[in-house]
Amino acid sequence: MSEPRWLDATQQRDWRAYVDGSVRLTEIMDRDLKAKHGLSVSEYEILVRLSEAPERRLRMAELAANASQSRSRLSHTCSRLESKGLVRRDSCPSDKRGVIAVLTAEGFAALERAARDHVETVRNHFIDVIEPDDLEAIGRAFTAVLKKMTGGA
Amino acid sequence: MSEPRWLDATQQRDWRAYVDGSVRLTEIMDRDLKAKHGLSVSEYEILVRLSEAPERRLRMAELAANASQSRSRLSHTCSRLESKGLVRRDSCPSDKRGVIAVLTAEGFAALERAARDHVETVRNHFIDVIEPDDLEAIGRAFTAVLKKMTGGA
DNA sequence: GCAAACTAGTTGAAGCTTCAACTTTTATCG
DNA sequence: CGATAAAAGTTGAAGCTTCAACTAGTTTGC
Repeated sequence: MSEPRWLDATQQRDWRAYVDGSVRLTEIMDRDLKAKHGLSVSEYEILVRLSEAPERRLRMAELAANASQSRSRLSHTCSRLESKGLVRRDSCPSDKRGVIAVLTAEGFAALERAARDHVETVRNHFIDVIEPDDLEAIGRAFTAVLKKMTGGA
Repeated sequence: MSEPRWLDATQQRDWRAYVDGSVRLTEIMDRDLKAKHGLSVSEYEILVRLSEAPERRLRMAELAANASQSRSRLSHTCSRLESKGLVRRDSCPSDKRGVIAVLTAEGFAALERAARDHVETVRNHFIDVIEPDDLEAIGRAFTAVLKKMTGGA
């Protein structure tokens, strides 16, 4: 096997900053949401995606894709949310295999409450700490990353 | 409580791109390292930090801080690495409470092998996908995030 | 119209992380 | 000095994620 194309010093520095920063960032988001609202980040994400869907309902597979979770993980997470009363499962009329996750009124209320605090945390540790130009660069960069992954290319 | 300072459309877009992208990115890194080398990302990180330390040894607390892991998590991870023969635990002469994690020769070899593949994955999905200027912006941004978190301010 | 292949979703076990409790040693300070 | 507090690590249980196996329904192709 040929010699790998190692990162140069600058690339290494930038990559590391990202890795460390993002680990710490998600840790904070998680701790914060859990402490104030008893939700994990992945539960929160599910609620967000559902809240944005038409009629606040989505097929499991689509929800999983939206939230970048595996189907299995979504199943478990959904069960937890269901037992908290934040989500309900309906059966799908057009496909008997299908299951539709529905955000309950209670779930929507919980999300509204959580979002108020969450946005503050996101601002304090991310948005307001970063130069607007750099934030745009981040958006561009990660959009490209996502496109590369999902779009195939 | 006052009305939260919601993100505007652009901020929201950028933040989401980052969240989704980073989730997918770590998932790939993890799957890749695990499949080819039987290492999780957090195990890999431990090996990296140790390999860069003088004499490839570090106090547990320092290692935990370097790798952004909790002490407890490091303890468990270290036990796993130890049972794989990649890390050894020495006692600390100056502080009888202390434990020093040492990278074994085998551990260093495993790291070298893993790093060759890992750098390729990092390039394919991140470095080579992003404009150099945007990469620099990421470095700047996440350095600021880290500074805000650890530096206090 | 039926068998083979595929898709949707769930389940339980195994693995990893988090949390709180605990032991041992060191630092603080009256 | 001696007591109290604080720090270093570990441990086990509980919680979440991953993985592989499974059920059930749908599609394909002959």
